Amino acid sequence: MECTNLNIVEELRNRGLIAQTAGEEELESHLLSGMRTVYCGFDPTADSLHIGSLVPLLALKRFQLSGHKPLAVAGGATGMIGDPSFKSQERKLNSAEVTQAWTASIKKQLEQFIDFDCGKNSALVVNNLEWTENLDIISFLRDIGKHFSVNAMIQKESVKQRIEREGEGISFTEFAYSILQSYDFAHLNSMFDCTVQIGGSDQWGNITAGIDLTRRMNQKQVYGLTLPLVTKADGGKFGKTEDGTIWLDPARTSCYAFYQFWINTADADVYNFLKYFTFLDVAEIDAIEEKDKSAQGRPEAQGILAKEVTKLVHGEEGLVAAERISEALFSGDISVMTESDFEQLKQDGMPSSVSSDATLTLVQALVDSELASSNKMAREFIGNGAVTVNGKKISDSAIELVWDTAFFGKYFLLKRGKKLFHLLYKA
RNA sequence: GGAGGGGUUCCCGAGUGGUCAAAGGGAUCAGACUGUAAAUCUGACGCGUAAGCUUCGGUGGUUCAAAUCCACCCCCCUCCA
Repeated sequence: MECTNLNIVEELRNRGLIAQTAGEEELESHLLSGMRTVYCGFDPTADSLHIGSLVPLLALKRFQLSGHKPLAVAGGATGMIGDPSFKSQERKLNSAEVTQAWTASIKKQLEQFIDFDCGKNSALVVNNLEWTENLDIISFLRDIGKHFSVNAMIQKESVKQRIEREGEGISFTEFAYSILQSYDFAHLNSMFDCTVQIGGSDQWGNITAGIDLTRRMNQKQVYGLTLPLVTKADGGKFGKTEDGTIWLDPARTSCYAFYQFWINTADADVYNFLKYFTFLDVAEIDAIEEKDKSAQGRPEAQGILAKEVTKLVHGEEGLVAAERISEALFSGDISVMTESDFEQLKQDGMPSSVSSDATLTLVQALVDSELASSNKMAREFIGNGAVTVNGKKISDSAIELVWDTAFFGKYFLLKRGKKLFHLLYKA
Protein backbone atom coordinates (compact mmCIF):
# COMPACT_ATOMS: atom_id res chain seq x y z
CA MET A 1 0.00 0.00 0.00
CA GLU A 2 1.28 3.39 -0.96
CA CYS A 3 1.74 6.04 1.61
CA THR A 4 -0.87 8.38 0.22
CA ASN A 5 -0.67 10.73 3.15
CA LEU A 6 -4.03 12.26 2.61
CA ASN A 7 -5.30 14.20 5.54
CA ILE A 8 -6.95 11.57 7.64
CA VAL A 9 -8.25 14.00 10.26
CA GLU A 10 -10.01 16.05 7.63
CA GLU A 11 -11.35 12.89 6.05
CA LEU A 12 -12.77 11.69 9.37
CA ARG A 13 -14.19 15.11 10.06
CA ASN A 14 -15.97 15.17 6.71
CA ARG A 15 -17.51 11.81 7.48
CA GLY A 16 -18.70 12.94 10.87
CA LEU A 17 -16.42 10.41 12.49
CA ILE A 18 -14.78 12.56 15.12
CA ALA A 19 -16.38 12.79 18.52
CA GLN A 20 -13.49 14.14 20.57
CA THR A 21 -9.80 14.69 20.06
CA ALA A 22 -6.98 15.56 22.34
CA GLY A 23 -5.63 18.66 20.63
CA GLU A 24 -7.09 18.40 17.16
CA GLU A 25 -4.66 20.73 15.42
CA GLU A 26 -1.61 19.19 17.01
CA LEU A 27 -2.93 15.74 16.22
CA GLU A 28 -3.55 16.78 12.65
CA SER A 29 -0.02 17.99 12.08
CA HIS A 30 1.33 14.96 13.90
CA LEU A 31 -0.49 12.70 11.46
CA LEU A 32 0.46 14.77 8.44
CA SER A 33 4.15 14.85 9.23
CA GLY A 34 4.88 11.15 8.91
CA MET A 35 3.75 7.59 9.28
CA ARG A 36 2.27 7.03 12.72
CA THR A 37 1.26 3.92 14.55
CA VAL A 38 -2.39 4.08 15.54
CA TYR A 39 -3.92 1.71 18.02
CA CYS A 40 -7.40 0.59 18.95
CA GLY A 41 -8.34 -2.08 21.45
CA PHE A 42 -11.12 -4.65 21.24
CA ASP A 43 -12.12 -6.55 24.34
CA PRO A 44 -13.57 -10.05 24.09
CA THR A 45 -17.08 -9.90 25.51
CA ALA A 46 -18.23 -12.71 23.23
CA ASP A 47 -16.64 -15.02 20.69
CA SER A 48 -17.33 -12.53 17.94
CA LEU A 49 -17.31 -8.82 17.37
CA HIS A 50 -20.58 -7.19 16.40
CA ILE A 51 -21.35 -4.23 14.22
CA GLY A 52 -20.82 -1.89 17.14
CA SER A 53 -17.10 -2.47 16.67
CA LEU A 54 -17.26 -1.78 12.98
CA VAL A 55 -16.75 1.98 13.21
CA PRO A 56 -13.43 1.82 15.10
CA LEU A 57 -12.35 -1.19 13.08
CA LEU A 58 -12.95 0.58 9.80
CA ALA A 59 -11.35 3.71 11.23
CA LEU A 60 -8.15 1.72 11.73
CA LYS A 61 -8.34 0.78 8.10
CA ARG A 62 -8.93 4.39 7.13
CA PHE A 63 -5.72 5.28 8.94
CA GLN A 64 -3.93 2.53 7.08
CA LEU A 65 -5.29 3.73 3.75
CA SER A 66 -3.93 7.15 4.47
CA GLY A 67 -0.50 5.71 5.09
CA HIS A 68 -0.42 5.04 8.81
CA LYS A 69 0.26 1.81 10.59
CA PRO A 70 -2.72 0.23 12.33
CA LEU A 71 -2.26 -1.71 15.51
CA ALA A 72 -5.23 -3.69 16.70
CA VAL A 73 -5.16 -4.95 20.25
CA ALA A 74 -7.16 -7.96 21.29
CA GLY A 75 -7.95 -7.52 24.94
CA GLY A 76 -6.88 -10.82 26.38
CA ALA A 77 -5.96 -9.03 29.60
CA THR A 78 -8.46 -6.19 29.72
CA GLY A 79 -11.20 -8.66 28.84
CA MET A 80 -10.39 -10.51 32.05
CA ILE A 81 -11.17 -7.39 34.06
CA GLY A 82 -14.14 -5.71 32.35
CA ASP A 83 -14.40 -2.10 31.34
CA PRO A 84 -16.73 -0.21 33.69
CA SER A 85 -17.03 2.81 31.38
CA PHE A 86 -20.66 3.95 31.28
CA LYS A 87 -21.81 0.54 32.44
CA SER A 88 -24.47 0.85 35.08
CA GLN A 89 -23.64 -2.40 36.81
CA GLU A 90 -20.66 -4.43 37.81
CA ARG A 91 -20.36 -7.35 35.44
CA LYS A 92 -19.61 -10.92 36.21
CA LEU A 93 -16.21 -12.20 35.27
CA ASN A 94 -15.75 -14.87 32.66
CA SER A 95 -13.35 -17.68 33.25
CA ALA A 96 -9.82 -17.40 31.93
CA GLU A 97 -10.39 -20.23 29.46
CA VAL A 98 -13.46 -18.63 28.01
CA THR A 99 -11.83 -15.22 27.76
CA GLN A 100 -8.78 -16.63 26.04
CA ALA A 101 -10.86 -18.61 23.58
CA TRP A 102 -12.84 -15.48 22.77
CA THR A 103 -9.69 -13.44 22.45
CA ALA A 104 -8.38 -15.90 19.89
CA SER A 105 -11.49 -15.70 17.73
CA ILE A 106 -11.64 -11.95 17.96
CA LYS A 107 -8.02 -11.70 16.99
CA LYS A 108 -8.84 -13.70 13.90
CA GLN A 109 -11.66 -11.34 13.02
CA LEU A 110 -9.49 -8.28 13.47
CA GLU A 111 -7.03 -9.74 11.03
CA GLN A 112 -9.60 -9.75 8.25
CA PHE A 113 -9.96 -6.04 8.20
CA ILE A 114 -6.52 -4.63 7.95
CA ASP A 115 -3.71 -5.28 5.55
CA PHE A 116 -0.69 -7.24 6.80
CA ASP A 117 1.27 -7.14 3.63
CA CYS A 118 1.66 -3.61 2.40
CA GLY A 119 5.19 -2.72 3.29
CA LYS A 120 6.06 -0.25 5.96
CA ASN A 121 2.59 0.37 7.25
CA SER A 122 1.54 -3.26 7.43
CA ALA A 123 -0.84 -3.90 10.26
CA LEU A 124 -0.12 -5.53 13.57
CA VAL A 125 -2.44 -7.43 15.86
CA VAL A 126 -1.34 -8.11 19.40
CA ASN A 127 -2.87 -9.41 22.59
CA ASN A 128 -2.40 -7.25 25.66
CA LEU A 129 -2.06 -10.32 27.82
CA GLU A 130 1.45 -10.64 26.36
CA TRP A 131 2.79 -7.77 28.42
CA THR A 132 0.53 -8.01 31.43
CA GLU A 133 0.42 -11.65 32.42
CA ASN A 134 3.82 -11.55 33.99
CA LEU A 135 3.41 -8.19 35.58
CA ASP A 136 3.72 -8.65 39.31
CA ILE A 137 1.51 -6.83 41.72
CA ILE A 138 4.27 -4.87 43.45
CA SER A 139 5.66 -3.50 40.16
CA PHE A 140 2.16 -2.74 39.03
CA LEU A 141 1.39 -0.73 42.14
CA ARG A 142 4.78 0.99 42.37
CA ASP A 143 5.68 1.66 38.76
CA ILE A 144 2.28 2.18 37.22
CA GLY A 145 -0.24 2.81 39.98
CA LYS A 146 1.85 5.58 41.47
CA HIS A 147 1.13 7.73 38.41
CA PHE A 148 -2.61 7.66 38.97
CA SER A 149 -4.58 9.87 41.27
CA VAL A 150 -7.66 8.25 42.68
CA ASN A 151 -9.08 11.73 43.13
CA ALA A 152 -8.86 12.23 39.38
CA MET A 153 -10.11 8.74 38.58
CA ILE A 154 -13.31 9.08 40.53
CA GLN A 155 -14.05 12.35 38.76
CA LYS A 156 -14.33 10.61 35.41
CA GLU A 157 -17.74 10.82 33.85
CA SER A 158 -17.48 7.20 32.76
CA VAL A 159 -17.54 5.83 36.30
CA LYS A 160 -19.58 8.57 37.92
CA GLN A 161 -22.88 6.78 37.94
CA ARG A 162 -21.25 3.76 39.49
CA ILE A 163 -19.83 5.83 42.29
CA GLU A 164 -22.69 8.22 42.88
CA ARG A 165 -25.70 6.14 42.14
CA GLU A 166 -27.51 4.67 45.08
CA GLY A 167 -27.52 0.89 45.10
CA GLU A 168 -24.60 0.53 42.70
CA GLY A 169 -20.95 0.25 43.31
CA ILE A 170 -17.70 -0.52 41.60
CA SER A 171 -15.18 -3.12 42.60
CA PHE A 172 -11.50 -2.35 42.77
CA THR A 173 -11.10 -4.74 39.86
CA GLU A 174 -13.19 -2.70 37.47
CA PHE A 175 -11.96 0.55 38.91
CA ALA A 176 -8.43 -0.47 37.97
CA TYR A 177 -9.42 -1.25 34.38
CA SER A 178 -8.49 2.20 33.24
CA ILE A 179 -4.98 1.75 34.61
CA LEU A 180 -4.55 -1.43 32.66
CA GLN A 181 -5.67 0.15 29.41
CA SER A 182 -3.47 3.17 30.09
CA TYR A 183 -0.54 0.88 30.53
CA ASP A 184 -1.29 -0.68 27.16
CA PHE A 185 -0.88 2.70 25.53
CA ALA A 186 2.37 3.44 27.35
CA HIS A 187 3.69 -0.01 26.52
CA LEU A 188 2.72 0.18 22.85
CA ASN A 189 4.33 3.57 22.74
CA SER A 190 7.67 2.24 23.88
CA MET A 191 7.47 -1.03 21.95
CA PHE A 192 6.07 0.14 18.63
CA ASP A 193 6.36 3.90 18.84
CA CYS A 194 2.57 4.02 18.86
CA THR A 195 1.44 7.60 19.28
CA VAL A 196 -2.28 7.64 18.61
CA GLN A 197 -5.12 5.75 20.23
CA ILE A 198 -8.62 5.70 18.83
CA GLY A 199 -11.84 4.25 20.21
CA GLY A 200 -15.53 4.76 20.72
CA SER A 201 -16.54 7.91 22.53
CA ASP A 202 -17.09 5.86 25.70
CA GLN A 203 -13.32 5.31 25.67
CA TRP A 204 -12.41 8.95 26.11
CA GLY A 205 -11.63 8.60 29.79
CA ASN A 206 -9.44 5.58 29.25
CA ILE A 207 -7.64 7.18 26.35
CA THR A 208 -6.82 10.40 28.14
CA ALA A 209 -5.62 8.39 31.13
CA GLY A 210 -3.29 6.56 28.75
CA ILE A 211 -2.00 9.82 27.32
CA ASP A 212 -1.18 11.03 30.83
CA LEU A 213 0.51 7.79 31.80
CA THR A 214 2.62 7.73 28.64
CA ARG A 215 3.78 11.25 29.33
CA ARG A 216 4.71 10.36 32.88
CA MET A 217 6.36 7.01 32.19
CA ASN A 218 7.93 7.66 28.80
CA GLN A 219 8.08 11.45 28.69
CA LYS A 220 6.37 11.21 25.29
CA GLN A 221 3.47 13.19 23.90
CA VAL A 222 0.82 10.93 22.44
CA TYR A 223 -2.65 11.62 21.07
CA GLY A 224 -6.18 10.38 21.23
CA LEU A 225 -9.28 10.52 19.10
CA THR A 226 -12.72 9.11 19.68
CA LEU A 227 -15.36 8.13 17.19
CA PRO A 228 -19.01 8.93 17.70
CA LEU A 229 -21.54 6.50 18.97
CA VAL A 230 -23.72 5.49 16.05
CA THR A 231 -27.27 6.65 16.62
CA LYS A 232 -30.45 6.22 14.66
CA ALA A 233 -32.73 9.08 13.71
CA ASP A 234 -35.70 7.38 15.35
CA GLY A 235 -33.86 7.08 18.65
CA GLY A 236 -33.65 3.30 18.53
CA LYS A 237 -30.53 1.39 19.46
CA PHE A 238 -28.20 0.85 16.56
CA GLY A 239 -27.19 -2.68 15.75
CA LYS A 240 -30.05 -4.50 17.37
CA THR A 241 -33.00 -6.15 15.73
CA GLU A 242 -35.83 -8.23 17.13
CA ASP A 243 -33.53 -11.20 16.80
CA GLY A 244 -30.77 -9.51 18.71
CA THR A 245 -27.29 -8.35 17.91
CA ILE A 246 -25.86 -8.25 14.43
CA TRP A 247 -22.59 -10.15 14.68
CA LEU A 248 -19.67 -10.15 12.31
CA ASP A 249 -19.29 -13.91 12.54
CA PRO A 250 -21.39 -15.49 9.77
CA ALA A 251 -22.02 -18.47 12.02
CA ARG A 252 -23.92 -16.15 14.34
CA THR A 253 -25.47 -13.75 11.84
CA SER A 254 -25.68 -15.17 8.34
CA CYS A 255 -24.44 -13.13 5.41
CA TYR A 256 -28.04 -12.94 4.28
CA ALA A 257 -29.30 -11.59 7.62
CA PHE A 258 -26.37 -9.20 7.72
CA TYR A 259 -27.13 -7.91 4.23
CA GLN A 260 -30.81 -7.55 5.11
CA PHE A 261 -29.95 -5.55 8.20
CA TRP A 262 -28.32 -2.88 6.07
CA ILE A 263 -31.01 -3.00 3.37
CA ASN A 264 -33.52 -2.07 6.03
CA THR A 265 -31.69 1.09 7.08
CA ALA A 266 -34.02 4.07 7.40
CA ASP A 267 -33.74 6.84 4.82
CA ALA A 268 -32.93 9.27 7.61
CA ASP A 269 -29.82 7.26 8.53
CA VAL A 270 -28.59 5.75 5.33
CA TYR A 271 -26.40 8.59 4.04
CA ASN A 272 -24.68 8.95 7.40
CA PHE A 273 -24.16 5.22 7.52
CA LEU A 274 -22.60 5.28 4.08
CA LYS A 275 -20.06 7.72 5.50
CA TYR A 276 -19.51 5.67 8.65
CA PHE A 277 -19.40 2.18 7.23
CA THR A 278 -18.08 2.37 3.69
CA PHE A 279 -15.00 3.71 1.96
CA LEU A 280 -16.92 5.54 -0.71
CA ASP A 281 -15.94 9.17 -1.19
CA VAL A 282 -17.97 11.72 0.64
CA ALA A 283 -18.56 13.41 -2.71
CA GLU A 284 -19.81 10.16 -4.14
CA ILE A 285 -22.17 9.67 -1.21
CA ASP A 286 -23.50 13.19 -1.61
CA ALA A 287 -24.13 12.44 -5.28
CA ILE A 288 -26.10 9.32 -4.35
CA GLU A 289 -28.16 11.37 -1.95
CA GLU A 290 -28.86 13.98 -4.62
CA LYS A 291 -29.88 11.35 -7.08
CA ASP A 292 -32.17 9.59 -4.63
CA LYS A 293 -33.78 12.85 -3.73
CA SER A 294 -34.62 13.81 -7.27
CA ALA A 295 -35.76 10.34 -8.27
CA GLN A 296 -39.09 9.15 -7.03
CA GLY A 297 -39.57 5.78 -5.45
CA ARG A 298 -36.98 3.58 -3.98
CA PRO A 299 -33.62 5.10 -3.12
CA GLU A 300 -30.44 3.37 -4.16
CA ALA A 301 -28.54 4.15 -1.00
CA GLN A 302 -29.63 1.16 1.07
CA GLY A 303 -28.63 -1.24 -1.66
CA ILE A 304 -25.23 0.36 -2.01
CA LEU A 305 -24.73 0.38 1.76
CA ALA A 306 -25.69 -3.28 2.10
CA LYS A 307 -23.47 -4.26 -0.78
CA GLU A 308 -20.44 -2.36 0.44
CA VAL A 309 -20.61 -3.40 4.07
CA THR A 310 -21.42 -7.03 3.34
CA LYS A 311 -18.46 -7.17 0.98
CA LEU A 312 -16.20 -5.65 3.60
CA VAL A 313 -17.23 -8.07 6.29
CA HIS A 314 -18.07 -11.25 4.42
CA GLY A 315 -16.14 -10.85 1.20
CA GLU A 316 -17.28 -11.16 -2.39
CA GLU A 317 -18.56 -14.67 -1.82
CA GLY A 318 -20.70 -13.75 1.17
CA LEU A 319 -22.13 -10.83 -0.74
CA VAL A 320 -23.05 -12.97 -3.72
CA ALA A 321 -24.82 -15.44 -1.45
CA ALA A 322 -26.71 -12.71 0.34
CA GLU A 323 -27.74 -11.07 -2.89
CA ARG A 324 -28.80 -14.38 -4.39
CA ILE A 325 -31.15 -15.12 -1.51
CA SER A 326 -32.48 -11.61 -1.39
CA GLU A 327 -33.11 -11.66 -5.10
CA ALA A 328 -34.94 -14.97 -4.94
CA LEU A 329 -37.08 -13.97 -1.99
CA PHE A 330 -37.93 -10.40 -2.72
CA SER A 331 -38.05 -9.83 -6.42
CA GLY A 332 -37.76 -13.09 -8.26
CA ASP A 333 -40.49 -15.60 -8.75
CA ILE A 334 -39.84 -18.42 -6.36
CA SER A 335 -41.22 -21.00 -8.76
CA VAL A 336 -38.29 -20.53 -11.11
CA MET A 337 -35.89 -21.76 -8.47
CA THR A 338 -34.14 -25.02 -9.12
CA GLU A 339 -33.53 -27.77 -6.64
CA SER A 340 -29.94 -26.74 -6.27
CA ASP A 341 -31.06 -23.18 -5.61
CA PHE A 342 -32.93 -24.46 -2.59
CA GLU A 343 -29.89 -26.36 -1.40
CA GLN A 344 -27.92 -23.19 -1.85
CA LEU A 345 -30.41 -21.20 0.22
CA LYS A 346 -29.86 -23.56 3.08
CA GLN A 347 -26.13 -23.21 2.87
CA ASP A 348 -26.27 -19.47 2.40
CA GLY A 349 -27.86 -18.93 5.75
CA MET A 350 -31.56 -19.08 5.07
CA PRO A 351 -33.22 -20.07 8.34
CA SER A 352 -34.27 -23.64 7.82
CA SER A 353 -35.24 -26.81 9.56
CA VAL A 354 -35.84 -30.46 8.77
CA SER A 355 -39.15 -32.12 9.24
CA SER A 356 -39.51 -35.84 9.64
CA ASP A 357 -43.29 -35.80 9.87
CA ALA A 358 -45.24 -37.30 7.01
CA THR A 359 -47.71 -34.47 7.17
CA LEU A 360 -48.07 -31.54 9.47
CA THR A 361 -50.42 -28.65 9.82
CA LEU A 362 -49.37 -25.25 8.63
CA VAL A 363 -50.04 -23.91 12.11
CA GLN A 364 -47.62 -26.43 13.56
CA ALA A 365 -45.02 -25.64 10.94
CA LEU A 366 -45.20 -21.93 11.72
CA VAL A 367 -44.74 -22.57 15.41
CA ASP A 368 -41.91 -25.06 14.88
CA SER A 369 -40.08 -22.67 12.61
CA GLU A 370 -40.55 -19.87 15.13
CA LEU A 371 -42.33 -17.75 12.57
CA ALA A 372 -45.17 -17.67 15.08
CA SER A 373 -44.82 -17.77 18.84
CA SER A 374 -47.94 -19.82 19.50
CA ASN A 375 -50.71 -21.66 17.70
CA LYS A 376 -52.97 -18.75 18.38
CA MET A 377 -50.55 -16.34 16.75
CA ALA A 378 -50.08 -18.68 13.82
CA ARG A 379 -53.81 -18.73 13.20
CA GLU A 380 -54.00 -15.01 13.46
CA PHE A 381 -51.22 -14.55 10.93
CA ILE A 382 -52.92 -16.93 8.53
CA GLY A 383 -56.22 -15.17 9.04
CA ASN A 384 -54.60 -11.83 8.30
CA GLY A 385 -53.22 -13.09 5.04
CA ALA A 386 -49.69 -12.76 6.31
CA VAL A 387 -48.59 -16.29 5.48
CA THR A 388 -47.30 -17.58 2.20
CA VAL A 389 -46.27 -21.13 1.38
CA ASN A 390 -44.13 -21.59 -1.70
CA GLY A 391 -45.26 -18.26 -2.99
CA LYS A 392 -48.97 -18.85 -2.52
CA LYS A 393 -50.95 -16.94 0.06
CA ILE A 394 -52.78 -19.25 2.45
CA SER A 395 -55.78 -18.02 4.35
CA ASP A 396 -57.20 -21.26 5.66
CA SER A 397 -55.66 -22.06 9.01
CA ALA A 398 -56.76 -25.69 8.92
CA ILE A 399 -54.56 -26.50 5.97
CA GLU A 400 -52.03 -29.30 6.10
CA LEU A 401 -48.69 -29.41 4.40
CA VAL A 402 -48.43 -32.43 2.18
CA TRP A 403 -45.00 -33.25 0.83
CA ASP A 404 -46.40 -34.20 -2.57
CA THR A 405 -47.21 -30.55 -3.09
CA ALA A 406 -43.80 -29.32 -1.99
CA PHE A 407 -41.22 -28.01 -4.43
CA PHE A 408 -39.28 -31.01 -5.67
CA GLY A 409 -41.24 -33.04 -3.16
CA LYS A 410 -39.13 -31.74 -0.31
CA TYR A 411 -39.11 -27.99 0.12
CA PHE A 412 -41.64 -25.68 1.66
CA LEU A 413 -40.71 -22.05 1.74
CA LEU A 414 -42.73 -20.41 4.48
CA LYS A 415 -43.11 -16.66 4.65
CA ARG A 416 -44.66 -14.64 7.41
CA GLY A 417 -45.14 -10.97 6.95
CA LYS A 418 -43.09 -9.15 4.39
CA LYS A 419 -39.61 -10.24 5.20
CA LEU A 420 -39.49 -13.29 7.40
CA PHE A 421 -38.76 -16.59 5.72
CA HIS A 422 -38.16 -20.15 6.72
CA LEU A 423 -37.25 -23.13 4.62
CA LEU A 424 -38.76 -26.39 5.73
CA TYR A 425 -37.40 -29.52 4.10
CA LYS A 426 -38.02 -33.19 4.24
CA ALA A 427 -35.52 -35.37 6.00
C1' G B 1 -31.61 0.38 63.83
C1' G B 2 -36.08 4.12 63.15
C1' A B 3 -39.94 6.60 59.81
C1' G B 4 -42.28 6.71 55.22
C1' G B 5 -43.08 5.23 49.88
C1' G B 6 -42.92 1.29 46.41
C1' G B 7 -42.66 -3.84 43.71
C1' U B 8 -48.79 -4.95 38.20
C1' U B 9 -48.58 -8.57 31.93
C1' C B 10 -41.71 -6.62 27.14
C1' C B 11 -41.16 -1.19 29.30
C1' C B 12 -43.74 3.00 31.63
C1' G B 13 -48.10 3.12 34.30
C1' A B 14 -53.70 2.89 36.09
C1' G B 15 -56.28 -0.39 39.09
C1' U B 16 -57.47 -0.84 46.44
C1' G B 17 -62.89 -7.17 47.27
C1' G B 18 -66.73 -9.26 42.26
C1' U B 19 -68.37 -5.77 36.07
C1' C B 20 -60.00 -7.70 35.79
C1' A B 21 -56.45 -11.31 31.41
C1' A B 22 -56.32 -6.36 34.21
C1' A B 23 -57.35 1.25 31.64
C1' G B 24 -53.83 4.36 29.01
C1' G B 25 -49.13 5.15 26.58
C1' G B 26 -44.66 3.14 24.44
C1' A B 27 -42.27 -0.93 22.12
C1' U B 28 -43.34 -5.09 19.04
C1' C B 29 -46.07 -7.92 15.22
C1' A B 30 -49.68 -8.31 11.07
C1' G B 31 -52.88 -6.00 7.17
C1' A B 32 -53.84 -1.66 3.80
C1' C B 33 -50.91 2.21 1.33
C1' U B 34 -45.60 1.99 -0.33
C1' G B 35 -39.83 1.36 -1.77
C1' U B 36 -38.37 -5.34 1.84
C1' A B 37 -39.01 2.76 3.69
C1' A B 38 -41.26 6.88 6.65
C1' A B 39 -45.93 8.89 7.97
C1' U B 40 -50.97 7.38 8.36
C1' C B 41 -55.19 4.09 9.08
C1' U B 42 -56.95 -0.90 10.85
C1' G B 43 -56.12 -5.06 13.85
C1' A B 44 -53.30 -8.24 17.29
C1' C B 45 -50.41 -8.27 21.54
C1' G B 46 -50.50 -14.64 28.63
C1' C B 47 -51.90 -19.94 26.92
C1' G B 48 -55.93 -22.72 24.69
C1' U B 49 -60.19 -24.22 18.40
C1' A B 50 -63.29 -23.75 22.62
C1' A B 51 -65.14 -24.64 27.45
C1' G B 52 -61.53 -22.96 30.23
C1' C B 53 -56.59 -22.47 32.37
C1' U B 54 -52.32 -19.75 34.35
C1' U B 55 -50.72 -14.39 35.73
C1' C B 56 -50.29 -8.75 39.23
C1' G B 57 -42.47 -9.65 44.33
C1' G B 58 -42.76 -14.70 47.54
C1' U B 59 -45.36 -17.89 50.99
C1' G B 60 -49.50 -18.76 53.82
C1' G B 61 -54.42 -16.99 55.38
C1' U B 62 -59.58 -14.43 55.44
C1' U B 63 -63.76 -14.72 51.87
C1' C B 64 -68.82 -17.72 47.93
C1' A B 65 -65.12 -14.37 45.43
C1' A B 66 -58.43 -11.22 46.11
C1' A B 67 -53.87 -7.67 41.84
C1' U B 68 -57.06 -5.53 45.60
C1' C B 69 -57.97 -7.44 52.81
C1' C B 70 -54.55 -9.89 56.82
C1' A B 71 -49.67 -12.20 58.46
C1' C B 72 -44.76 -13.24 57.63
C1' C B 73 -40.69 -12.96 54.22
C1' C B 74 -37.66 -10.91 50.02
C1' C B 75 -36.18 -6.68 47.04
C1' C B 76 -35.99 -1.26 45.71
C1' C B 77 -36.35 4.12 46.87
C1' U B 78 -36.43 8.57 50.23
C1' C B 79 -35.48 10.70 54.99
C1' C B 80 -33.43 10.12 60.05
C1' A B 81 -29.54 7.55 63.22
